Amino acid sequence: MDFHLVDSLSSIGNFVKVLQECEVVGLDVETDKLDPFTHTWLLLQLEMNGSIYVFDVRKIGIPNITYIIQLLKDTNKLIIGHNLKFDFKIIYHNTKEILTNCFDTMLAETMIYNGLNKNYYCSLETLVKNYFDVDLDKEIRKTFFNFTGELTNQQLYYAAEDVQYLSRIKDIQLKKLIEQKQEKVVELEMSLVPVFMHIEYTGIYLNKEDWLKNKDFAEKQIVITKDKLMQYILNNIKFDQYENAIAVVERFKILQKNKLTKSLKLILETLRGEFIKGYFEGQFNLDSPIQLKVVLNELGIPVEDTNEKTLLKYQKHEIISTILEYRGYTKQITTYGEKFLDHINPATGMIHTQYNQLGAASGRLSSDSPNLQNQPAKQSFRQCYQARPGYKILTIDYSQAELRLAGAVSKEPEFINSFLNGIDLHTKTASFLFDKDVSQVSHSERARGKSLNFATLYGSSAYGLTYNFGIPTDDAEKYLQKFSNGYKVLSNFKEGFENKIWENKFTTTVIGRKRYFEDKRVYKDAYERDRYIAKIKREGFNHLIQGGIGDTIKIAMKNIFYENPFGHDNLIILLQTHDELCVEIQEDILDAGKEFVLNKMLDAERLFLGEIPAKADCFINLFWTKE
DNA sequence: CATGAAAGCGCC
DNA sequence: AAAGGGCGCTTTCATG
Repeated sequence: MDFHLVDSLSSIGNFVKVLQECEVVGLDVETDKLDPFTHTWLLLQLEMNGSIYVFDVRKIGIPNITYIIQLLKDTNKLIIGHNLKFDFKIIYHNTKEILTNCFDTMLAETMIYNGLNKNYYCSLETLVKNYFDVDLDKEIRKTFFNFTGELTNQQLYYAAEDVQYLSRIKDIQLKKLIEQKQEKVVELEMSLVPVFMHIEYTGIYLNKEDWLKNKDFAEKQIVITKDKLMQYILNNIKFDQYENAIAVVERFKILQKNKLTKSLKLILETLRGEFIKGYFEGQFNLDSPIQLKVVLNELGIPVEDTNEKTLLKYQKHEIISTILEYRGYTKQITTYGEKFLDHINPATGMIHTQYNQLGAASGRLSSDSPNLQNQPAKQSFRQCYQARPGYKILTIDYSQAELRLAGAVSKEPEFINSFLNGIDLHTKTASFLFDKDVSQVSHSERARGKSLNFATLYGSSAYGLTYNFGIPTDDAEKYLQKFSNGYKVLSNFKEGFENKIWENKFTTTVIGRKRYFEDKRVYKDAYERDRYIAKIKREGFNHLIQGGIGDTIKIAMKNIFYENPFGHDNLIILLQTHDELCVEIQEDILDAGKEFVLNKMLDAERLFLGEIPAKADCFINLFWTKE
């Protein structure tokens, strides 16, 4: 290994010459913490044509490191790294420079095996092992955590090793990706690394006081609903039919198996009458689906499980709505309560989510720590996400994006004409289901139409319609038939597409994003095989549509970021929620900023819609809103 | 006590 | 016997 330690300006040697002569640069950083706001930057490692330069950041100092980063930027070398979003964040925090021309080996690996690599660990160690049969020492990397003092030669050596294989991994991966015809996807995803870096680093402000008001209200409601439920249960279950408390424990499963000790058993055997009731009251856990199911059964409600859809079938029992009410408020406390505020970073006062740009096999993002893509849609929660003083928040979402794309890829004339003429597609579908003119469709009929439209996108069967939408079994089959009669072109397209999925074992979105499916080859019986084929047909068609929208909004985000004429200080993406962007805009450029974002979103959508018009709805307020 | 699966539910 | 796609988080419960 051609190793150079740079711990003083005089030890920089031929670095500049080596940099200028190279094509690509492998890059990695070592820090003492993962938090970009409170870490100490220890090392910057660069690999160029086999030469590895390890910069001791603490000794060289940030100003000189900034110069090195600017050199990388100005020479516009392709930067190769593993999970570069992290490295770029450290670099941005310390130098305020944003590197853009990059190739991320972690993202590349995920793309190559998309759909197959659910449980495949895409660590650098795994890649180096798989591609070169070399073992990297994982343990030594942990020694940087909370590190202070003088770095050992061993640490410097292993830091260097982390950049040693990057460009060779990239060559192998790029070859595969080109064979897979995923060039466009590579270009898009790599260009997004700095975009998500910047969004995560910026964060979003959450008003604590407003947030906690929801919690306070929910807590009160929980007390009320819980009390109501307990009273109902105690009054309507005949506890005196049980011989003793043991019988109640066994029937209602109100004790974990290992909790029922011999001594406790002795006591419980002696409990009778009202004492049994009292014991049950103290022990019953409303949050336990297992216990709740038995209770409901005892109350004469024959539920097979206790999820919301099942419970809704038994709505006529007064207790059901109270249970659902209780559940809703519980969620507001557990997931969206006080603990959620721990996600506010103390150093910045902001929430910095993590976006996983290939988090979903469909090509959608996912978000975690916290997940900001499943925040309650209720205004009382959303309005807590607020703009900084002097700014406003533009919330902008695509209108019926998936149906538009389905119409475009299938070239279904009924879809195309409806969108061209401003006819609501849910109403249009209802007009087919109920054999009437769109002008005669009622509110509830439109709701059925909407169900059918979604059922088609998600590949629902007649039974699924019954189960999930409460549509009568007799009607479900009929509706599906009327749907395919009404939209013949779409139905034929879908069938042809789905047959190809099984043939090819992969699907491709509008920009060439691949999702692969495995052929399990061994099936218990023909029935299991058919079910598996049906499953990947659903997933594959969904990949085409959902993934296509994922591609669309990613393209929009890329262009908003790179073509932003106002500067990142004045117009900044805060959130993405699959078909929606939340953008903070400085008040003085509000109108121009809104037009810019809207046009970028529409331009991206137009790439794939053919003659169907692109559409997005804008909302401007002091906070995140869709009203 | 730690870990992982399953159930349930928040969002698009 | 199963039964619409894509996620992440919290709780319960079993297991080691």
